[in-house]
Amino acid sequence: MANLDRSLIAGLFAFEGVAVTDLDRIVGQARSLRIAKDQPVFEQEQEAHSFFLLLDGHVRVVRSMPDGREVIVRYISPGELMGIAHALGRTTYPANAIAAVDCVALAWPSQLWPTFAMDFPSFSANTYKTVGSRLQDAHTRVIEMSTEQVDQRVAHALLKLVKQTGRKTEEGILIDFPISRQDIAEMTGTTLHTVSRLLSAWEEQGLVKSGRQKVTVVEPHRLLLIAEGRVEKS
Amino acid sequence: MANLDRSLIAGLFAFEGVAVTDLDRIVGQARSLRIAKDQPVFEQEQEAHSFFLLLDGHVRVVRSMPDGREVIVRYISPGELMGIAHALGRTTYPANAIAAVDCVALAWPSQLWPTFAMDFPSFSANTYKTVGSRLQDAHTRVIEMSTEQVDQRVAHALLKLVKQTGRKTEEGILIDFPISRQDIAEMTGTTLHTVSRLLSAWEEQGLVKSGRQKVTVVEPHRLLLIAEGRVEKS
DNA sequence: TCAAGAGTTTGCGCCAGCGCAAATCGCCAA
DNA sequence: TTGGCGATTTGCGCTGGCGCAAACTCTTGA
Repeated sequence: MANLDRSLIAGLFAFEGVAVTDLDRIVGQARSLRIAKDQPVFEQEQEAHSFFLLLDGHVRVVRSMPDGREVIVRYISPGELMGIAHALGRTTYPANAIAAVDCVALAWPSQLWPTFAMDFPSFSANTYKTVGSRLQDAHTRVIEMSTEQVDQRVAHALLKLVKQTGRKTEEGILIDFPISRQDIAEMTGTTLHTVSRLLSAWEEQGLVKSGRQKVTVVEPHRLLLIAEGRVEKS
Repeated sequence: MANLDRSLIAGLFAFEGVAVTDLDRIVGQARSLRIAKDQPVFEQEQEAHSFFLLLDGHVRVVRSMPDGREVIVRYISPGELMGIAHALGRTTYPANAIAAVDCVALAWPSQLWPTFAMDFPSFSANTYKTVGSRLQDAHTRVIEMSTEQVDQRVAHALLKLVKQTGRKTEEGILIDFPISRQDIAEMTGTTLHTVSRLLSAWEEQGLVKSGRQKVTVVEPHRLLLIAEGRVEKS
């Protein structure tokens, strides 16, 4: 195992308030791994042997239904924990996690979780804070699905991605990993056809620029108006 | 304060694995309260001063949007915790909780949470298990909203309620608290009109019997077929 | 007993968005 | 450079379910 260093994780939200010597102890028990694009980090129903911290890249968390339909639960960005099934009393992963691009992550055996929780209370508190905000997000999504039109949901999804992973370019803010119309459809409960139509219309109005697996938001503010339903469709 | 006794909470999932003497200590710090039908237990955005355990009755957890739309997040049954914002690092409640019928609950000041978590690790582990399964539920709901037709969603919602709170009667399984068409609509992201039409149709086919704020499921099995989309609509 | 209000049912018209299908485009490998 | 595959675009027709409106029916309180 190459030399893992506390500087990898110092400053991340999950480790806020953890003593420096403890960071060393934590990193010392991790192994690092690379995941190639489109390869799974972990799989739904699989025994939850490890939990992970994403260091670099982006991971798509997908829940699949018995009948084959798939829904994207969320995207994980660098610095976030994933696969923390054990912290929630589960022994299997609840979803598939697929690398959206080549990724680097740290992994710890799940059986370390109870020890970590005991020895590093800040770490465990931060983790539960994360879980709490994911629960919020999930509820927010239920509400969006319940009450909003497709164009609002797609606009919200793009804005969320921009906020989470946007990279400034001279054309606007680029979503920093390959994302297809199909992916956006699976995030918003619609079809790739409808997403394509919406993006085309928005491109015509200068709100976004998009290409193959690529979306750039040019005018976030006007997109927000659509997301909030304060715009009459033309 | 009337004599609170450990027998109130012994045997509940949240307190599994907690020593009997600890149960006494826990109950000793609780106050009990009654909430009249349609009165709030706690309110969205309000300072989260307490967390609660429902002893009797049913509580509706509702998230409201700035624009006035409302979505029912879940129903709480006797024995369940609610308002555990602090365990998730929040200082305010994320939703409104309204008594669906006259209720009895125990309440603890939120500042006890860290102590409880420290002193009664089984209790805290059970709580996080609950949070974990609520997160699962929320994701399941997102998926249902994304991929299912209205009739499937309503059928699923009824089956969930039946499983959670069903009481056997000679006509079938009764959902054991007053629930309106509007409530079901807010659980499934549709309108009371559509719910009414569906229930009427199902009543005609003998699947359910329903009246004012009352639903009895007569044939759960056939309802499940609808929920799973294995039935052609007539 | 009666009136008022809350909850429910039902008819009707409409349209957002899906399903299907076909064409086109862009990228990569050979 | 070319072929092939995956991603995207776009047209067209259809329909599930919503919005609106009106009538009806319990339940409750005076």
